[in-house]
Amino acid sequence: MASPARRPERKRRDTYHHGNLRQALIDQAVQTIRQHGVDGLTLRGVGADLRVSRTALYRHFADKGALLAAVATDGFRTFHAALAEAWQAGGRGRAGFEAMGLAYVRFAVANPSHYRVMFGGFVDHAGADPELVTEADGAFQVLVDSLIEQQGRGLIAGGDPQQLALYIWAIVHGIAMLGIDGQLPPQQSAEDLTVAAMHHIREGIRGT
Amino acid sequence: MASPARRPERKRRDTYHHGNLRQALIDQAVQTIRQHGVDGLTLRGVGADLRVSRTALYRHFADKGALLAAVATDGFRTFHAALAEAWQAGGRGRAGFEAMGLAYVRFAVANPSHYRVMFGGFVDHAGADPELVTEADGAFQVLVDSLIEQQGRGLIAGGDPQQLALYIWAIVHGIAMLGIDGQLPPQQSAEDLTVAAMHHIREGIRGT
DNA sequence: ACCTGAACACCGTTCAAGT
DNA sequence: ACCTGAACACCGTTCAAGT
Repeated sequence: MASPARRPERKRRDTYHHGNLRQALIDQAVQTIRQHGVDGLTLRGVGADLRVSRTALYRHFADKGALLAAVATDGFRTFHAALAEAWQAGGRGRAGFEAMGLAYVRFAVANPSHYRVMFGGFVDHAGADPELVTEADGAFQVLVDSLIEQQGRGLIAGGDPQQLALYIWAIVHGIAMLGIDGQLPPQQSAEDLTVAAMHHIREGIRGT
Repeated sequence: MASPARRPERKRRDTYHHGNLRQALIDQAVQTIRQHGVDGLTLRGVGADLRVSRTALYRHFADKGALLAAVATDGFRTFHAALAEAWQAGGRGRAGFEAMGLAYVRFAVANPSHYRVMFGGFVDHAGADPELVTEADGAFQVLVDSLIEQQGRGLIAGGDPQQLALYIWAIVHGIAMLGIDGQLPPQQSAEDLTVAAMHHIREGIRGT
């Protein structure tokens, strides 16, 4: 009966009813997995945290997998930015390349559950959400572009940059997963291993 | 009332009641995750498949996590054997080393769900089951030993073999995970990428 | 010892009903 | 349009009871 409120402070309170419940659900899911792991994420719990019905979520996501896909997509955006920033700030050369590798592993170690949702097979990368694929490809492309640029300057050898990128992606991904799973010995942090790896990647390990 | 049966054929039928239900549960769990993925594994389903009560399992495993840990342990045994066999059959040199890398990735691609249970964070490697740790360490040690042997023959450069092993483990682990998750482009199989990787590992990727 | 059925406290998801 | 409560079909796990 009252005329529509114009003051944003007032609208902010029940803003979930006006279109941003979707983002609120994603944010809450991210916070929940950060604190309680992926197993600790329940749709009912997220709803309760946001003081919303258990089923309100289904207005914005088809199912739990769709929410996880959105969480992964959100993660890839941050990830993409972190990699690009490291490469750029490091001077787009050898140092930038090493900084990018470190940034990769640091993101994973700092956000283990989020990283796991992005890469742990909770969402099938092969199909489904086109936005997820776009964001994941975007992050990967930072690496590919950096390789092409380095090849152009003779910093690294020629060869298919896509394949080279997959090789390097696999290395940092592997280090990240081993670190997250606690499979690295105590005296060997994921970051230390990454620094050593960036050297090995460049120089190889062959004998004299 | 009948005298105890001596013929093994007769006893084999209800042998679950005599001590090997534990192994039967593991085998059934392995088969279930192979066919329906880790998400498809339910304790109730495994019980039903073995025509046993839903709760019979708790006589042999503390909970679902303990069953998964046993599945992982079982996997590490097979894995260990496959790596050792490849290294040995390949002549314990460069060819054997490459064969071992291929064997690693092939195991993962051929047994994606089993591999995921071993490495995907379903069981926390850091603690808990000592048998799991033993088997996992055993598989890893095959790689460490191969590096030490190659260093001794000047095939690869010196340096801490443990760290070198972690570096290489991360690479094949990363390739395996990317392959399992369907994150490799169609024209780039996990095995092809592994062959290329084994070359890059040795020679590096630096420019001229 | 080993196994069982009933029961408990959870889930994700559906659906008719409200505003 | 968006949200809700009740209901359904599942889970893992516990427990008193059987043999």
